[in-house]
Amino acid sequence: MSIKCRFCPIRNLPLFQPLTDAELGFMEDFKVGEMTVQPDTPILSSGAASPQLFTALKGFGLRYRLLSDGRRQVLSFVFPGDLIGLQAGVMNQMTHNVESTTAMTLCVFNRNELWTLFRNQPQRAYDLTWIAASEERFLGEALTAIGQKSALESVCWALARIYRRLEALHMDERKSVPLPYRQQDLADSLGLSLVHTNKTLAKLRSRQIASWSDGRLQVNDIQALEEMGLVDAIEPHNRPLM
Amino acid sequence: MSIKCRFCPIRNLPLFQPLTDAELGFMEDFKVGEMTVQPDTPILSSGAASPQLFTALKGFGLRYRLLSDGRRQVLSFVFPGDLIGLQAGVMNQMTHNVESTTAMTLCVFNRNELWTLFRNQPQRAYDLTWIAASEERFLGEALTAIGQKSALESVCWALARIYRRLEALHMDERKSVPLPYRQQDLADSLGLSLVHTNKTLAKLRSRQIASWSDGRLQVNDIQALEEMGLVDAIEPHNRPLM
DNA sequence: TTATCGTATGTCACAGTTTAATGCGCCTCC
DNA sequence: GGAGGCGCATTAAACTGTGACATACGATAA
Repeated sequence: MSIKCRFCPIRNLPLFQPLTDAELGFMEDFKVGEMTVQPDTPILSSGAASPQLFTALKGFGLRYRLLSDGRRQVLSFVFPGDLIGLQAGVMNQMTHNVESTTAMTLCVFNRNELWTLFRNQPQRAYDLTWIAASEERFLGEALTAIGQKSALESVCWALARIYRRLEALHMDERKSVPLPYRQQDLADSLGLSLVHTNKTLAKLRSRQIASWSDGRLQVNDIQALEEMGLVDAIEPHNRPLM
Repeated sequence: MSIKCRFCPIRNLPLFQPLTDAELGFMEDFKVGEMTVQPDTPILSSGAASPQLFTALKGFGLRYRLLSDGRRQVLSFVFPGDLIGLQAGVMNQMTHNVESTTAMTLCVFNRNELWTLFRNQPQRAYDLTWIAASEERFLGEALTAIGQKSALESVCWALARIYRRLEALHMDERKSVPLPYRQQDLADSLGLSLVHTNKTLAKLRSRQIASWSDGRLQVNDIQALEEMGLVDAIEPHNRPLM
């Protein structure tokens, strides 16, 4: 049984912009259901024109592209509140894949209603464009990390960004956040080998800056981590939730 | 004196979707002017909240991010028809820079009218979201190239994509297209050193697949280039023009 | 109990970087 | 008109950050 949007468990976090009653009403019509998936479930596949978009309510996933020989580039990690499938929704063609890493709960929206949303809810349409621009900005940051930063700088950048995102979701607890991914996933997001990623994480652990084990990331000094990762100061900013 | 949108020199290319009379009328109101810039002129700067968005009508530029120590990541190359500044327009904050490489002519749009566009022109709002999703998709491709491909594969990918984009703009002539950038620009877009980029281009020249000199790129065998660059087959698809 | 998966570590190889030098074309100044 | 400087492309040699390979260990599932 679907949760009504007004009872959404995450929408009242300060991270997310509030919605008007009219917007809430529209979203409740736009939402066609809820879906729970097990770990390692494909959610969207490259080449497929999916009829649905999703918002992640609970759980973790990732977006990735594959080369013909099996090499995998992880584009980003999916956390609660993230919209999934906008590219397919708007362009009618996916070029990347999305899959769950843990069990996930997803709100399901019907792509056929997207045009209705653009016609009747300009603020929500603006929010969708904002989300697309935000994802573009993140990919620009990732491109800069992979293209210009050393392995240590890149790993620090990635862990700092992950920590801050989960902190904004109030998932932090005593300077640690859940991080249920494998080291290969982080390696594939930064264009590094698994072995080198492991060694770089060991270096951070030995310097007591950050340690990742048993599905949790402990960050002792987020400022140091951000400085080592050359993370740009980003103004705190709330974001739309679909 | 500004060109009226209905007399836009590039809008009738098959690459671009046609506009209705109402949309044309709206765009002519949305457009506040035209701007010509000299080579090496900053158009948008990181951190600045620009009051304007632009469409490139003529000329070439690039988008890039800088690290604090001066390292530069070129995010993408700007060609005619490209929208500039959507991120700033929607998110009210740029995190990258845009600058001209050659003299450019730009259509200028007023950011204050963006909300009017969303309220009154849902099809144009949809087009903006499409453009944002398209740029996100391109950055995903670039991330995959830099993160997973060898230097030779990356250079082939980049040159093949550049050739196809300019071909779609009907700027090709006897298997060559204009490419008025420096080798350092290509190197900074692929996260490679200048020397290694030069050697890789020499390898392509010696194999008679592609050669880049005197501001032009000659591609003798685009299929071979695409294959070496592991370029995904992309369905021909026209795109909106702002 | 055995097999599999993920993490950890040591060693060696190499793709790409860094440094330095050269050549060419263009532009400015005398 | 010629000299000098600058920017860009090219190349060689030395260097290194990262990849490849191999092995071991602990946890978990069959």
